[in-house]
Amino acid sequence: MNLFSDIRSLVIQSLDAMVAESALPEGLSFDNVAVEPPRDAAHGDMATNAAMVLAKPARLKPRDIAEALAVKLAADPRIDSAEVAGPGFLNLRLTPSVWQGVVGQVLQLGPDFGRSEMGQGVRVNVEYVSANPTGPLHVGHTRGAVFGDALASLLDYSGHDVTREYYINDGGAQVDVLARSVYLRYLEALGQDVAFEDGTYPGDYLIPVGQALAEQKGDAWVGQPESVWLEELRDFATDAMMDLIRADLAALGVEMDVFFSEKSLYGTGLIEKAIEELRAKGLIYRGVLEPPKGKTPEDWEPREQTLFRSTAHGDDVDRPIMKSDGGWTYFAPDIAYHYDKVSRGFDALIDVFGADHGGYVKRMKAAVSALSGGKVPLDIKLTQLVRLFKNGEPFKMSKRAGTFVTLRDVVDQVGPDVTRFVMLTRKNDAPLDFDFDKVLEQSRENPVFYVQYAHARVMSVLRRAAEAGFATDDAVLGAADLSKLDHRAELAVARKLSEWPRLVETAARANEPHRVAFYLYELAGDFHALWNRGNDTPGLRFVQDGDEATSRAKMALARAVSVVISAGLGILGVTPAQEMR
RNA sequence: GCACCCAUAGCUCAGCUGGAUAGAGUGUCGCCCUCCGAAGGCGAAGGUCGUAGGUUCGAAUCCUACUGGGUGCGCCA
Repeated sequence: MNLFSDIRSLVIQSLDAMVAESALPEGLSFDNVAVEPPRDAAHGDMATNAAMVLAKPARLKPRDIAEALAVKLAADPRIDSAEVAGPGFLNLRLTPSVWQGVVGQVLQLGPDFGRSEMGQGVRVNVEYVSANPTGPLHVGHTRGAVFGDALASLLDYSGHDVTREYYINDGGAQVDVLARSVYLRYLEALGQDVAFEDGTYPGDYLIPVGQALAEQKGDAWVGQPESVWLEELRDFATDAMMDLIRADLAALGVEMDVFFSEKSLYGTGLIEKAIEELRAKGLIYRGVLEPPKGKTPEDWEPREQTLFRSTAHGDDVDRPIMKSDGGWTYFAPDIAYHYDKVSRGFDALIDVFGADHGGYVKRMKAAVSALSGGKVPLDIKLTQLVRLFKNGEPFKMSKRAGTFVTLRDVVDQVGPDVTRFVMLTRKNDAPLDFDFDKVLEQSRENPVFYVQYAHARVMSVLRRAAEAGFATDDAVLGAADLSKLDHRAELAVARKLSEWPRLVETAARANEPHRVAFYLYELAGDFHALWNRGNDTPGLRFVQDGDEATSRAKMALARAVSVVISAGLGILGVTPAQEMR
């Protein structure tokens, strides 16, 4: 299924044979032996570093090992040639039938070509978005949502058992602020003049919430103190906000498996239990923290607090878990939440945060490390800022309080597919420029268009071939005589297709879905290049009039490209285009 | 002050968990676009991979120290 691991197995087999023949000493580790595509295609199809990795432990010259290995490898029918190059690289050329076989495999396996068992069913929890339930999602959340969702899909595709989860911060003081803001909108809905002071959310999105409340309650809460309405209104408001957020996510095509409420942790003893767990390990104590150097707050005074000894697990300073009034800090329920995730049996945790939460990474890792006894790894991916542009100019919404660029603003303008793809054209830890005009441009500069165009071109070829009376279904194309794909340009595309399964695995290992987007751009580039050559060389066109056998083989290649593009876009959550307009 | 992230072609960025002469788009320059599947195509120039050390067969990649930019830093989540 993965050509590179197949060839690597062949290399290992040959090395084993060399050991058996005493050409290599026994007891060598082959773990570092790699088979990779060479940077420069002129070097061949694949290269292995086996000789260089083994030279030192085997106490042999790399070139001697390489030459002996080359002889063994060349005996395999898949290997066209094996040449020693440079300090001891072994460059392999595969026979055309290998590349032709890749095309057949893609058609046979369809979207599952590239699917991997690498994850071995490991249970991974991916937590992302987790925006406070106090308003609609904005652009920053959008990037986190797209990244987290694509990462989850990528992990699923590479054999992990993935749970997509959203943590609702509905326990803190910001929910009081929300409730009071809704109360003002409630009064407003009943005809009162209200003023939004500092410390309330003035956004328009609360108007309908206030109206709904007015319809439900009538004037029962007018003039009443907070003690009457605050508790109930907290629930009412967060429910309304979560409905809003769910709808935002749906507009982007994001679907969560679990929404986990912070509030649900309170009163259940879960927080206490998690803290006790840490206390039992001697990680909870009363103490006084040093003031931060350089930027000491004006009102700094030493205070004794209940602290978590996060420094025992790699943090820089210990962190407070309890406020002086005896309430928990925000960190305590977060510890309990991650404790809950560990208790639910996940083998690995991933949190996707905005870059402004960077300072939170070490303490969270420390907590999970302590609570799981170091058994459950927590990877925290930070998504950097999104800078918005329109026509090359920085784009800003009006400064009026309460307005910001929302997920809806973006999705309504460019659509979910473009939004998602563009958000993944940069690695997560690099800032991203998003230009409302450029992302819709139809040019090679725009990767979204370029990839979609490649897919649409394939669809268009198949449509026209069908109109001309050719059979174009996958079963027929899959049975094509692929030995007719003998041109270098065609084999180059097949070679690119063969990299897909390997790319999935490396991207998944690094938790970096952007690599999928870049691969698709390259694959589309190779496909467009082949298409363009058809302009000068009619023999390279996909449909050859009057020669159905050759046409089938060429259409099989095109179809294979579309299958892989479609699978890749599927991971990114983007719908492949059937035609361009 | 400390921590984390970043620094690669004029510009925007890749670089596959250490591999060969560091890649792409864009921009610049040259050629092609009467017929053909040109929302273009072919080619060229363009780099001390922030600086200085170190690790080793081998470093853009790992380590250390600097320089420059971003983010964060005790009862806000």
